[in-house]
Amino acid sequence: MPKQTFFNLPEEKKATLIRAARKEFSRVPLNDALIANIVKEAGVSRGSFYQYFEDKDDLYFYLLDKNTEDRWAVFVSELKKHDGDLFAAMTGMFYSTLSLINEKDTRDFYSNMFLNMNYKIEKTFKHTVKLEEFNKQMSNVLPLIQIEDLHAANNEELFHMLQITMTIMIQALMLKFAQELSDEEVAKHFELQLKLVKRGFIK
Amino acid sequence: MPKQTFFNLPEEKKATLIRAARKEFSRVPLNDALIANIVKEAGVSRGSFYQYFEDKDDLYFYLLDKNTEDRWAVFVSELKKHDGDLFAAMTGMFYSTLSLINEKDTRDFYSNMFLNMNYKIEKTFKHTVKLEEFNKQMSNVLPLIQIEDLHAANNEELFHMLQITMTIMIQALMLKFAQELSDEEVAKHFELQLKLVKRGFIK
DNA sequence: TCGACTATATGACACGGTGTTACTTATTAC
DNA sequence: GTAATAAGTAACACCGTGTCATATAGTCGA
Repeated sequence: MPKQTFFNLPEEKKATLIRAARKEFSRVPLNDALIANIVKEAGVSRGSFYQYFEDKDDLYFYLLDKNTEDRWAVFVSELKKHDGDLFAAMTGMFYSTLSLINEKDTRDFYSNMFLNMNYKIEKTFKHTVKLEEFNKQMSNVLPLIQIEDLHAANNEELFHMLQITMTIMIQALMLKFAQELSDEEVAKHFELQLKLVKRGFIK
Repeated sequence: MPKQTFFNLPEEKKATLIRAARKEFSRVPLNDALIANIVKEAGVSRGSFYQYFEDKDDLYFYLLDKNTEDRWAVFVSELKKHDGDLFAAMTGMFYSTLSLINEKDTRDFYSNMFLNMNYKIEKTFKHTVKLEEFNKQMSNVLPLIQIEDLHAANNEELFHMLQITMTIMIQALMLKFAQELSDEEVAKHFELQLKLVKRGFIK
């Protein structure tokens, strides 16, 4: 998390910093990003940077979290839209993410993210966690899911189904960037894999 | 790929280099590994390193490839052992990998690998690839799989089933290191997820 | 046995990025 | 208005990278 000093900054300065960081993290993945470029672009001194953030990672994960925290909201809204159909909701989330990715000023950022997605990044992106925390987090979502349609004996199995479908989605998006697939190709890939697991999730 | 110069080296010197590299990549993940440490440990000059390898990544992926190329062989042998049962074979491969991971002198290397697994590493580890290449690579394996048991209409669906089960395995192993799970916990996780997708893969 | 060519080995070096620190400037509070 | 606290800065020490000029060893035809 950024330091308090950062949050105390006037909105405009914060925005400038964030814009500069996004630009750098769009240019290259986290490991290759240079603090030097960010401070230059934002027009602040190097010393200031370290008064706002612990290091590069601190800033990156703050950004990532900001940019993905609404993924969960999308999922919930899709779930409502499709009367609790888990697969329809995940599909909706997939296409929503796909179009987000295609926006000119987000594409490179996501490209670098997906191609260098490790456990920590995946965890942040999934915005989800251990089984113990799952029930708490999901308390307002669980009732939305049409569990009668699912071959899930309990919450634990439901949790794993969510994990698997989420992973299928992420893997598909990774593939898009890795092999520069078209939306159609990656959608076909995603829908097929979803269909395959679905056959088993459905009673 | 390492340069020819490296392959021309006497076996013993190659082994020393590899041992030194493994040590460094066990200490820290790829990004934090220092060439300085490797050359120091191996007792060669910095200049020599660059005559053997393009850079750090070159050496790392060579090592990784060497260490994972027998994963495929394990899979094939498991497939034979279980009369073509895809799930039994994958489970066998899982436990085989698990015990490999638990060996004292491989654990840290794999820990760093799994926790920093990005697309390129995953691809190398999976030792598998695009659909087009799949049929060629699998030509000697496909006949082994009891496809009658599977709910797969064609090779493409079979390919995706393999991808999904492989991913489930990898994710489980990642989780082991990330949350420091016991073998029992991670096995439970893996087996449950496999069970869930299995319900659908089986006619 | 020589010399010439080729392969291998080396450490010094220029370059560039990081994170810190001593110091300056701005803001707040009384 | 001054003291205390917060924010901003540039210079610096440190360290790792990749390269290069040079040295050494090995090979082979004459």
